[in-house]
Amino acid sequence: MSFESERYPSNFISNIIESDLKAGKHGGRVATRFPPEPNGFLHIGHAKAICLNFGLARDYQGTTNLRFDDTNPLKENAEFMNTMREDISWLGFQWSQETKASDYFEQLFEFALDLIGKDKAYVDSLSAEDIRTYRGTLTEPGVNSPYRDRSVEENLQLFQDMRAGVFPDGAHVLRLKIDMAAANINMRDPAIYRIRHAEHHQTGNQWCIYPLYDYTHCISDALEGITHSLCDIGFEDHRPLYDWVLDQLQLPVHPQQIEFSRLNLKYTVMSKRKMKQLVEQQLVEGWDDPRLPTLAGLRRRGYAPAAIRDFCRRIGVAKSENNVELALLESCLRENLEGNAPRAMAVLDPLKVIITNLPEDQAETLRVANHPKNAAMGERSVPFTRELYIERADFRLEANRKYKRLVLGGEVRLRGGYVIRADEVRMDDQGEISELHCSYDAQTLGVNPPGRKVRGVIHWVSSSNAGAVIFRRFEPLFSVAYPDSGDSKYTDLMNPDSLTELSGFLENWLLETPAGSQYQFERVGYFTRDSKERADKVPVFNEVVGLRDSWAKINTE
RNA sequence: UGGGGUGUCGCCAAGUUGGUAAGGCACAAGGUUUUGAUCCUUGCAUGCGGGGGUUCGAGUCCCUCCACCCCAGCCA
Repeated sequence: MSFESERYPSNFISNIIESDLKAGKHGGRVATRFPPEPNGFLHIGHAKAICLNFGLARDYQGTTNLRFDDTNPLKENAEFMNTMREDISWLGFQWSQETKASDYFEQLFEFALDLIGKDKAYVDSLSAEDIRTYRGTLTEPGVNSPYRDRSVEENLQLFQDMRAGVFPDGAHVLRLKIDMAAANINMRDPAIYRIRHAEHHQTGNQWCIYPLYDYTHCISDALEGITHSLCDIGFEDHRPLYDWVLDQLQLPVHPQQIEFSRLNLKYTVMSKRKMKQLVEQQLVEGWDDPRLPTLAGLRRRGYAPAAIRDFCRRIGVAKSENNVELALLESCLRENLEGNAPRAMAVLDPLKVIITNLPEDQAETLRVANHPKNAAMGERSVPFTRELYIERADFRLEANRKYKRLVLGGEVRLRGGYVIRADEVRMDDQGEISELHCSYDAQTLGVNPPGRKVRGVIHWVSSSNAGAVIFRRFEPLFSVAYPDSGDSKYTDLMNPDSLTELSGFLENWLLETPAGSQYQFERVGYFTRDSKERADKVPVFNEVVGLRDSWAKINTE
């Protein structure tokens, strides 16, 4: 994919950037940042933000920092920082600088002192509950804390003592002095520092007071010279606070916060909290379960980074609520895989076939193209032998004209090989078809038989090179489009068929294939070797996405 | 009953100063095809939440309704 083709289509943020550039704002500089809190796994919703921040910066020759927003030591740890770096790199982006909010703790403290000195912040000694009560409600104004008028000197002393560890958790809090009657609740003297005698994964026990998001984020942005600070639409009514803080302080730049709506994907959940529950209640295998929209899960599922980037570009950027269909994601995947994935054959639900007119000791080696349109992908050898496997669904005792596969007495072509005719069916004790006896037409390799039309082509695997594996096919994790809404608990709405395991065969050279490289199993879908090994060592192949299947539509009509 | 947002095709989403509704996905119908895949062609909003108004002309301006989303963490 070329650089230019990944460029973002016109959107309200690129419009802002362009008019800023035109106006010479920030000296024509564009600087963004991606600021995850290291408290969980990144998912495809984050991918939207990552692609936007890095993509827009790239489109305008700007820079993007990776900043860990680590102001809450109780919820965060350094492990998550590692997986986040891996996920972002895997997605295909390189950050200009890696920073942490904790890098700025000392400066943040100094700025707080400055605010106290300007009588713009004060130490409040109300309990958490009282603060909530004093805050008022959505429709009623709040009332001033009795501690709001402490002297600058007293505030300074108290705040220094807070840092010094004189007080227990919750004893005091540093608040901005704005307006308790503000219609915007965020402006009713928000807390900006709390006491937490907790060890921080970066700063150890250096601090026992930690700054809060609203205070930290804007200053961190400004300190880094960020020009456009993109964030979730949920922060829209925090913007006045973002601007207020920066307006009080001497900082090199005043970044513009721009909010865009988060990604919602149908048939799945996008919140870290809910995914965490699925993992903890073992409703999925783990954070990298291929059914989860985490980047780790998508990677294990076999999604290519370029396909995810393409998806993020195609969903666009706006401020309206959105619920993107899975079909769009799948379309991006197929488009990416169609040209890149070498073809192979695999039989997921095998039915044994005996080619009765082929002697047991005869093995012919067929040469089959690895891609129908790209000769550069070469070809491979596929043995054609007396015993082989075809897909159970590719044979019927009888069927109507719409069915283009094998029926008793009918003909079909083996992909890359000969035309065969089904002569006889063997049943087992349960009345299940256990074996098919067929004969092949030796005159049909590479040519159509004279006078007859063979309508169908089916895939197959010779038992002489059949590797036994487990195929995993996936369906959406939830059986309803909006598991988050409605009366039912989302865990009750999980799709019982989200995972199907099948035991079958594939061309055995695929056994040597590494996790993460995708192949198209012809007529079935795209698959990749699973990165996790099973206890019984049986290889597992995950389905990335199925092929479009117009027969399935006809068949269910 | 406060504040902040959003409403353009089934799902996303363009639509710079008003000039006569992009594109993608999905869907439908044909064609090609040793993958019922791919590919190709064609179709798919007299209308932009509703109603008024301004204008020669409005998705774009004004008025007015309506619907939906977010906000009362010492989380981010």
